[in-house]
Amino acid sequence: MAPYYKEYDHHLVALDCIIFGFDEGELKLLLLKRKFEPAKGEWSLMGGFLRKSESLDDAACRILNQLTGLSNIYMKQLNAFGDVDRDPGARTISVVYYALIKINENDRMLAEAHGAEWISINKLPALIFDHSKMVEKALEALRRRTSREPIGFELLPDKFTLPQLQSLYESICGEQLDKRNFRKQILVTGLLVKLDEKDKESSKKGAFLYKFDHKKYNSYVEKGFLFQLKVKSGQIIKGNNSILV
Amino acid sequence: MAPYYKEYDHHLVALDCIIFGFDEGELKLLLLKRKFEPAKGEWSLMGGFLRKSESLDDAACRILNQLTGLSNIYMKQLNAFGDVDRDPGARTISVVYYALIKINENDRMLAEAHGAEWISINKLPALIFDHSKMVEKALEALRRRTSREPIGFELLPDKFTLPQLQSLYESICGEQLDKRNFRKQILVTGLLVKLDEKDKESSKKGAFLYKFDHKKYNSYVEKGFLFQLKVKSGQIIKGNNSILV
DNA sequence: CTTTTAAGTGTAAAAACTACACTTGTATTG
DNA sequence: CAATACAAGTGTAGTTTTTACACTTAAAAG
Repeated sequence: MAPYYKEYDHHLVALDCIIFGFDEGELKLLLLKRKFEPAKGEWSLMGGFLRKSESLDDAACRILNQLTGLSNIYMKQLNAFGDVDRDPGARTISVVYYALIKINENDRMLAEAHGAEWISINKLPALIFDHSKMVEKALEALRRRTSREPIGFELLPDKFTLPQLQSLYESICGEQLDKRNFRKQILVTGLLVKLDEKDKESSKKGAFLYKFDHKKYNSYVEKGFLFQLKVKSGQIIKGNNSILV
Repeated sequence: MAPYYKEYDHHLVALDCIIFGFDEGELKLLLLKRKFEPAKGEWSLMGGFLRKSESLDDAACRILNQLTGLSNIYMKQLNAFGDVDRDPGARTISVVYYALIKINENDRMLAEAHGAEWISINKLPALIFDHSKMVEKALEALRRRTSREPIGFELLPDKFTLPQLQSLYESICGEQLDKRNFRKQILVTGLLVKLDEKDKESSKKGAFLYKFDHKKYNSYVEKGFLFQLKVKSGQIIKGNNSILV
């Protein structure tokens, strides 16, 4: 079949998916108890092996779909992990993707049916192999990406309230934000459309629902404009920072 | 040998290195005319195949070392590329790394000896396979990373002048910067040490040499402080941007 | 000694960011 | 039906950061 490169080693290539969701005011991961050896029964990311006939992206989508039934999901490649002994089952290169999904009842049931569970990132159990390292890197990537791409909206339902959105951003960056400053900052982009409906789940008064204006955002992006949300991520180095030196 | 996962497909895994250098006021890539089929003689990144016994990181270093003689280089994994037909020679997954090196005479000779050439990113030839896409992604990653990590210094000699540094940043972000504002911004970090020497290569007056204070930087990082350099990267979305709507 | 060249330097105006406290609407309760 | 409880919603003044901008200096070359 393949005429070249015959003399080189071949490897197993796995895909692992880190699936982020937001629910009950918390950022969560969809985790699974592994169904096969080695490490059967331990907590694990969703994974599978690459086939000859599919691209990495396709494989990641297939695996996500097989294990959750979901498709058309925001998904990005994180990195490849390739330490020699990372998987005791066999030498395996793992290419890791992370996905952002809008959790709803349907998904919750589907996940349960597959033996998967949504677990808060603040209460993660030990994971097999190097999966914890993968999650850590994915969280960093998510935080960085959040500040320059409006990806928060991939984690919320199509209609959401500003308090919900703020709570999501707080979960992602792990810090409290000022309500008024947050609103100002996000509304000034002009990318949120205020609806004539209120959500009354979380307060008597009710909070107005908003939609994200994807069309407008795309037209801005085409014109070369950038989304940017300052998520406080630590103190910047300045020579006269009093704590320093 | 490996007791598990026997039934799954195995794949060739390649590593490709994107090697950035800075010379004559231009950001450059070290490229190679490919020495084997398919696509022999065409411009290509430096690449090689992963061996059973080495990690991805180790393999990337080995390949960089084989082709340039260099070691101890700033190197980061970019991404894995895995389209089915990306390499006509055989189905190959390529894990791409980018490296930043300080070009000096020695390297220039070494590179030539291996048939490699430093080519300005503004004058890149067509590259084989999906290598151009890789370069594009690496450039984006470099730009992003530049704004939150002091990586510019990996591309300059240990002693450098502020005009050199500015020119480097301008090459990376593809935009002119204001001399006074740039100096202010970079000096306020307190991470540059002014030396008692001048470099007279590029002007009669001569420009003072500086060193980057790695030790100080590391101690800042440990304390959780962040480096940040605002490299102008485009206009931010604001609802009242006059050009918009 | 004059010219040329790039290095080096400060400030004022505009924009962005921060901190902060009271009012509103509505469901619930007594 | 009046009182209460609860989260949503709203504006501003002080501070910091960013931006735009032009002349002086040092030294080599002629």
